[in-house]
Amino acid sequence: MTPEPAAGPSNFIRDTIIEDLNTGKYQGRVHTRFPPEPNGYLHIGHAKSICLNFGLAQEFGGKTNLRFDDTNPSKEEVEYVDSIINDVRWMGFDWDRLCYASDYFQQLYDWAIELIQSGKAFVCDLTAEQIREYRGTPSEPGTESPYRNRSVEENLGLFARMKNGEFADGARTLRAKIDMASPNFNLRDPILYRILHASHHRTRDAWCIYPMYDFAHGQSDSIEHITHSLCTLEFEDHRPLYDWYIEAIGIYHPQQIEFDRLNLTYTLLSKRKLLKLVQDGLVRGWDDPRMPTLSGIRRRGYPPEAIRSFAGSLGISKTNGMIELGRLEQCVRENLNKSAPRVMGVLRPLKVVIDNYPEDHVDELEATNNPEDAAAGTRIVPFSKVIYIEQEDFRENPPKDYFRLSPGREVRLRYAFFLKCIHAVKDEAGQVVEVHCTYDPLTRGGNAPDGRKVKSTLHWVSASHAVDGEVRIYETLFTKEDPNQVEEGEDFTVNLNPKSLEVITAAKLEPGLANPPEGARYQFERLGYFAVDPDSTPGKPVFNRTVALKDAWAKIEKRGSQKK
RNA sequence: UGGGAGGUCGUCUAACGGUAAGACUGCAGCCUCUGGAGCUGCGUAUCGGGGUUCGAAUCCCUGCCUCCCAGCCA
Repeated sequence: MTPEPAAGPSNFIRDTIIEDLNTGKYQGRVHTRFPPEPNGYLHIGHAKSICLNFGLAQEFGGKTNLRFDDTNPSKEEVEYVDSIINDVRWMGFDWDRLCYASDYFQQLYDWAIELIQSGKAFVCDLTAEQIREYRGTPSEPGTESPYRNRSVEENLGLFARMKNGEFADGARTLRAKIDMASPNFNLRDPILYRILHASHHRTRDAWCIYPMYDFAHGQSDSIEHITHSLCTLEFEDHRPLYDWYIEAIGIYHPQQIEFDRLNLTYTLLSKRKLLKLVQDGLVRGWDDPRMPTLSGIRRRGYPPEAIRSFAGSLGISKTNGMIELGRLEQCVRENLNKSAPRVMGVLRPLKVVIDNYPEDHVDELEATNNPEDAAAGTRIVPFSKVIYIEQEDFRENPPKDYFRLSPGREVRLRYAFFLKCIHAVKDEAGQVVEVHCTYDPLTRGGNAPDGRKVKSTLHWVSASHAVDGEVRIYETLFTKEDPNQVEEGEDFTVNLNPKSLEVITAAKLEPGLANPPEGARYQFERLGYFAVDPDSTPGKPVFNRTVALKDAWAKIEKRGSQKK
């Protein structure tokens, strides 16, 4: 029912599951979960985790829960919950159960009381600052809280009063009694509960104390009988704490396995920083097509299949690597090459007058919709005396290896005729504003009966039939491979790419593109893949360039200019 | 300076004591009604130093480097 993620190479997590299946460690069960905090939108890094968790369960006939780790009401909102649900579905996955850590608040509270009763937790009156001081440093052990040895009764009473709202935010905490001298900070009497008089998006005002993530996460996995709790590397240090809680409470023990988080060049994958971009208006919103969010790349036109294939091609390891953005883009091209219908659109129009073409005549030419997919069929595109071609497809003085149109040279117009340039018309500033050509009627359809060849084929649009459209061209949001690389005192916003968005308001598109369905993806021949933006209005489509086609000429030209 | 986790082509991943392999990128070429797609070929790597072994990316010792941890965030 849910699609198969692209099969990638095996990895140590998959190997572990196979091993556990062979030894019967979980009676043949595989149950994973994807546990986001609803404090922001999902991004491409989450897609890796989604594909891993859902993909592994699918492969071994297991289940996956979608669970919201919503233990901090001050940062979480239903808007985020809704977007995450939508994004996971869009990725093509369905969950066994939709869960919330907040569903377990009562259970967690009861367990906290058990820990107090067994002398393993205490109410601490230290302020946040004092707790930090008492915690010690990497080289020095911490100091035990003076409140550490309160009686069980006193702790029980105080904790009940915390729950009843008798104290202000931050006045007291419930802490585990572990080891202030542990080299692992997570075990230096960590906080279980803090007082937060905040309304929760699901439990409303039922609680004014909330469990810390660390006190909720492992037990949530336990409650859901998760077998393999996959998480990223930074939680490796927390595993001993989760184990301590689960052992102290005496409940089912899932196995946590940590893997490397996705890092992409020219991309920021930090919810905090993405939130800043949105809040400071540096992008249009969470779904700005330059954002690495799933909603952003969806709007940009990335198909979920391409993201799945990208995720599947990624290795799962424990090394902190940096994946080249080009790999993601290549997955998008591969997918769209097979699926996207071809159309013609001219981004920067140059008027071409065909001197020997009859004044009011129109040729209806047949064009292939997708050379990679015969079933996509053909369509008719109109041709007339005045057409537009791309400005960059004409050079009055062509450089070496430039095959396109120039005075005296003949090229082919895609699916139409051979076209020969006679002369260019310039304005006062010396800019070419119009090109006069002749065409060869015998080459209708694109081939010459006499067998002569041309070195180049150009896309074009008939001027009188053209639809005006807006096209948004995107470059990377940041100029540096690592956007976090900044000088002292600067932040990542200095690396924002001023050219990340270029809006072309008067592109000329073939007539079939007047009212395309929102989200539809096309290949504009020779240019790239483009997706219909929701900003489109009837008769005035707006396209986002999803990704450009590989451009061999751009590469040659760039190399040439570098030599100089 | 404490703890945890890592270090294999430019990038990512494999090789689990027995010929260092694949993908992406790059380069060269073929093909082409998209300078797209496709096809062919080429190139570059085991962090350093010691050991064990017939044989080490793999095991041992040692040094170096990178990432994470001192939120009442997750």
